[in-house]
Amino acid sequence: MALATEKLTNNQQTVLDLLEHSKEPLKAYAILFNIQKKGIKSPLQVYRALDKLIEIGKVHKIESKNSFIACKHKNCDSTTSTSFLICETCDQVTELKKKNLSLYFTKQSDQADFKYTKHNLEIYGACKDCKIKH
Amino acid sequence: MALATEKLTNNQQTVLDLLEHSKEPLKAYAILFNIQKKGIKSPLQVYRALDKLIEIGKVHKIESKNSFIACKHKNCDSTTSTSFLICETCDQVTELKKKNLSLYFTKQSDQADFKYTKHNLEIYGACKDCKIKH
DNA sequence: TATGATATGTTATATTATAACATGTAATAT
DNA sequence: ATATTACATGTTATAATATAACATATCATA
Repeated sequence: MALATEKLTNNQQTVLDLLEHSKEPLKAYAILFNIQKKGIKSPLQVYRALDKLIEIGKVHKIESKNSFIACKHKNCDSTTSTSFLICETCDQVTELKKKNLSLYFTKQSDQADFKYTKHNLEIYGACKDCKIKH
Repeated sequence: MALATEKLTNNQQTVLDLLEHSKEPLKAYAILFNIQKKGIKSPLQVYRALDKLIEIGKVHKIESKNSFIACKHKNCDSTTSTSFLICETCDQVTELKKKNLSLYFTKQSDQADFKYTKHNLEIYGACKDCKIKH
């Protein structure tokens, strides 16, 4: 089983480095464009690296934006469930990392006779900085 | 401003009819394939109808599946925020329609100094029928 | 050092979505 | 009733996102 501590390959590390230094989530082809100088030539190389990074919880996908973001949490176990605050003004994304969200969704699911496994939450609005400037 | 009560055009009605009779969410090209016999020939015709139907709250998009689903609620006001229970076994989708979700997300956002505007929630798991069969 | 599992490189292609522009239709203001 | 306006349509082309298939390479470990 893949662990967050396992050693990354060159391609994986290159993609992760880029994402970790990005202020906003990046799209796959934006990633490709940015790391072509490092020898990565095809979309598939990017997608494969992303797949692995997502699998081990180092990267998450923001579905509604087809974009990818590095996880800021150490030893992230969110290989499946994710919760984001997405600023509609500046595109910055914060990941919510709270057990109570999963608990809440489990309860909500129960009420609908549905067995919760995982979730994807994308909250849109205005971040701390942007809401001040209206 | 577009209201849920306004009259639909032929293309819009055709797409909506199909979605309303579908048990699972449908992808845009699946919609196209299904209604080609009704004179709709190009993807753009489908996407345009979907755009409008989404705008007036008759249809919602499930971002993580690139799929579309008819809203079962009368006079749906969810032109923006949506919450789904998605069965991983049978692909059936139920829409949660609860004020308390928005309230809860507003509170969670506040705690992160973020001004909530809208959300997209996709809960994966097992529906009533499928969880019985394991 | 053979083995098995995983990653890579590469080409091609599938899938999802939009641009651009000419034409058509339908409500309503004159 | 007709000019005007706004919106919807039809059509072709293309952009953006993502995967298939297959040959080769790398690396841990039996």
